[in-house]
Amino acid sequence: MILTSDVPLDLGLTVTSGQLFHWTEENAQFKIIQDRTVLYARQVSQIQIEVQQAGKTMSRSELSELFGLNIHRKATLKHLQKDRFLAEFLPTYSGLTIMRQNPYECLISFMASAMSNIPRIMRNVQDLRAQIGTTIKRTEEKSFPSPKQIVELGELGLRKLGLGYRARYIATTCDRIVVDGIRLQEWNEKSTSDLTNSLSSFEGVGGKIAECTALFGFGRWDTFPVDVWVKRALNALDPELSGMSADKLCEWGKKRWGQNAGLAQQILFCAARNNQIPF
DNA sequence: TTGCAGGGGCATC
DNA sequence: GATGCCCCTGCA
Repeated sequence: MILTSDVPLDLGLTVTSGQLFHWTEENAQFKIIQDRTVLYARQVSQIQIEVQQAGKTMSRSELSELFGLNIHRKATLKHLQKDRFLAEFLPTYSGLTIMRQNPYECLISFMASAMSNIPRIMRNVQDLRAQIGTTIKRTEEKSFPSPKQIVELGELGLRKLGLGYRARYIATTCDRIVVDGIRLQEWNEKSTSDLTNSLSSFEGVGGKIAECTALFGFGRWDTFPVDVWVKRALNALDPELSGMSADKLCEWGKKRWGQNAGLAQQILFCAARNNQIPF
């Protein structure tokens, strides 16, 4: 299946930009696992990607949403190009978009990300799949373990996988999801502020992880997760921001960029990590 | 070998 | 709001 974007899209940049942890790459083809679907995606032109799938079949509109192509990116980019903080980075990052992940997998992945690093996070989620995931039908891949499977593994099992102090938070969160019968998909109905508040009610989920989950798992482009990289980037771009806490910067970013704050954040994050912003 | 920071969050003051 | 602690890894 061929998916087409309204403006140039950079699949590799998007997948490797730190928003998604469940992927591998081989010869410019990205294997991405979400829920019970295994996707093989390849860039075929500036505005097109080719996607093959195995396991549970996703519709064209679901795939379009997953790759962040259902958003009117043309208007978003036009808006961000006028911004004095972002203009210089747009030529490099205009192909970047925000993918829409499975909310539960996204939540647990970002819980695992606290005070960690990307290679380690990717290994953690891969180990979780390999050890307790369920084989996805008609493939050799394993799905991300369900809350019940994680509860059965337990805090100790999570610690053995190298999750460290995050193990207790993840185990407790999965236990609450099972016991209370929480269906995160239904949280789609919530307003963005209700959603982030609800997500923060899980132990181990503060503002940053709640914003990340709302952005990458619920498609809320009006969020602005502030981590150490975004904080550094903003401090460097405007010394007046250097005294602000992460919470304040989060509010500041949402006010400044509104419906496009999420993409603005991802651009700043990538630029900072790629040493394009001298600190 | 040791030291340190890495996409935070929470309790305590 | 500031500080210390939480665990574990990778890298200097």
